[in-house]
Amino acid sequence: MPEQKLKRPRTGRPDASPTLEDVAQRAGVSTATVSRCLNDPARVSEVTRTQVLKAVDLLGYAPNFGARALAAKRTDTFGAIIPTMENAIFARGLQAFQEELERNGITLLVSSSSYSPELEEKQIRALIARGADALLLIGHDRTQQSYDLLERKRIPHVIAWSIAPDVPRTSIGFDNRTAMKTLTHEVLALGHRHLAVISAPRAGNDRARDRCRGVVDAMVQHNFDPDRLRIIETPYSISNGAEAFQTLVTTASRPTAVLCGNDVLAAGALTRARELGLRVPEDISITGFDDIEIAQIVSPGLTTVHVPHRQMGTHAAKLLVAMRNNEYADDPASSVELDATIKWRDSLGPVPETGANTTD
Amino acid sequence: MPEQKLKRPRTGRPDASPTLEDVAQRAGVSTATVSRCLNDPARVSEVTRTQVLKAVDLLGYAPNFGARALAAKRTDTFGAIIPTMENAIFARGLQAFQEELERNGITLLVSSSSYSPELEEKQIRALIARGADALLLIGHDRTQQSYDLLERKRIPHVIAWSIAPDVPRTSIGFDNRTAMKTLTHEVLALGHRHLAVISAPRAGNDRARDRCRGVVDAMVQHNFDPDRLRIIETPYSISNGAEAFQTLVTTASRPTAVLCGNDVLAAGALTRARELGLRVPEDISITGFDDIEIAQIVSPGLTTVHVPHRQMGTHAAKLLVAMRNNEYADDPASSVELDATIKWRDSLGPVPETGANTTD
DNA sequence: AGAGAAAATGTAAGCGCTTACATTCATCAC
DNA sequence: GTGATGAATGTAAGCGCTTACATTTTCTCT
Repeated sequence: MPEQKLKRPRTGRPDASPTLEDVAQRAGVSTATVSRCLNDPARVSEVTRTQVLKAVDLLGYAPNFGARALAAKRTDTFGAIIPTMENAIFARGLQAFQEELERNGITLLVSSSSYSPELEEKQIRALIARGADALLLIGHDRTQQSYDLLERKRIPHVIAWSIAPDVPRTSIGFDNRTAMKTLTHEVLALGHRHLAVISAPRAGNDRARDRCRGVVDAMVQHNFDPDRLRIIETPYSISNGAEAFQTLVTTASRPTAVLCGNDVLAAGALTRARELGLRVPEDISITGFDDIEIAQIVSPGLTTVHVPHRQMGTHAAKLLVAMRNNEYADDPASSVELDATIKWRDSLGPVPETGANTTD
Repeated sequence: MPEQKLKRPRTGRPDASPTLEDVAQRAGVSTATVSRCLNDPARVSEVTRTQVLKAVDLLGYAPNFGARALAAKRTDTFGAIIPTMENAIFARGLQAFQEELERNGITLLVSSSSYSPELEEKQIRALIARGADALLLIGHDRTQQSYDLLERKRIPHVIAWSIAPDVPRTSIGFDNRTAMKTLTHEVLALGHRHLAVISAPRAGNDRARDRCRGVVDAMVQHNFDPDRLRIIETPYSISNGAEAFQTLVTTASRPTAVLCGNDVLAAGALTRARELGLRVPEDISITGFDDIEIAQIVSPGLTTVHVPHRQMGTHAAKLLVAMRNNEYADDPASSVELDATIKWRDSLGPVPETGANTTD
């Protein structure tokens, strides 16, 4: 009986996964050869390769990820932290992001922060511990510690869904502020003087903040007093949008146009308008932001800002891959600004001639 | 100078992450103590603990996940593979799933299979290699190899969004077939005789298949010839729903009720109906399935089947945690069936008295 | 005070993989 | 034939952590 050279005689457990060593033994080669066979097939001769591959197949071998990461110091894993998966815009962008990564042999780890910077910091830590080679983050609002961490560990990362012209960070997105300003200009041009906005909570959410600022920008530019702008903040949901809308229109000085921070809120507003017997846009105008599917199926169709979600995801992935490969390391100059354009549909119209809008 | 006992003198690289050993040294204890301090604080004395924690903080130490998994043979990571993140129903369930896992200190890894069993098999492999302790899967349709793999590696897993009474697998969900059958009964009870369905592609998707079967079941039960049922398959999207609807109503024998396999398809149908000048439900009835937000904001409101998405996610997480902890290992008996109920809104009405529906 | 138990800590052996370096062996120019 | 060359493979040292086991310290009780 030939001397067995088993360091670790396999236990009887049938569920134990086969290891590199098992494969090596089976194929009659060293573990190094098996490893090479799997990671760099060209360096192994034709015959051994088939031998090894056969053994792999037979044993149903799959490399242990942790061990590989430990030894190779590289995981081929990227992470993404989004505020919530329930928001279609992130879901869509993320899907595109993932598809692009897939093409590069990279696995994606996702977690959601529920719009909390503290939670996000925790998630960043977790993702780094898991060996994420690079990270996709949403927006610029986060704790300083988060940034420090990223810096210290030299984790390539890009910030999506928002660009901040003055911040030296690689980001990919569009200018929420300018987009909203442009929309507001249109609203103003249609004669509306009494505006209101329904926004997502602005704390910890620079996109929401920028959008509100955009409205103010436009008003100021037209010499209107921005202090008269009523802003209601409420979390992302149809019913919240509906509630906010109702609050807005049942006050003494009802606005003639309601600008919503996103389509979901706008959809809620639209629904409630109908329930209240208000015609859109004859009696009141409503606008959205994002241009998700919902915007085209509500009636009237929602005039909104179209955001290239999928494009952002794909682009972010490419950028991140390049950064990891050090092709152009962390250069903020590689940031890209995409266009967000107004998508005209029917929910925005001229200000009503007469009606409830008082000009006290 | 006291003898340094540094196995691996730290290189000058400032970006290298501190290791357990660094912390141990700093705190003047052994690595074992640090490890215990982090994983089982009770086993360490108060004073050492604070010392260690201080060192951890100072160094910004975060454990290396791969190494930990390798040594502990446990990752505290669960995986989930969903068909696509773009479908709101999965996104929502997944969010709930994740929240529940979070409460148990478990991290979630997500990937999407694009409705392809082959791709899903690949993802399962990847997730297992990454050390997922347990898996959440959608539906029962997958390759035999996938099941074998799960079996062989003894990976606890639950199947969600679908229950198959006759299959011995732990699953959590509702009975798609019966739910659709119930809905169809209602449609039939309203006098409709000429039905059609717009379904998601049935290959590799047991939910879609079951829903179609449910329609047939009801028809058979009423002694109607199911061969006359027109079924159009088309991928999940609003515009596809619209197209399918148009095809359906422009044929010679137009149906009086169109049952859609999901709300998104139904929303498309509804939109197109409006564009075509067809009144819903006066001229034609349309139903959906899932009861996502979209169903309540379209007009008329969509009569659909309400599915408890979040509940499913939460429950699945609890089940999986229990399974991993061996509380009741893999017992199919622990499957749970949730209720899916009809959500009445306005898109389903009585069959029109007169009209285009021929009874050739 | 001293034995024995319990608590706290240290020692060191892996976990499954990659990879630098060493070894073997066939090939080839001269 | 010989040494140089390079391709193919093997050897073994870790990667950063957990944990069984050994050792030391502290406490408890008579």
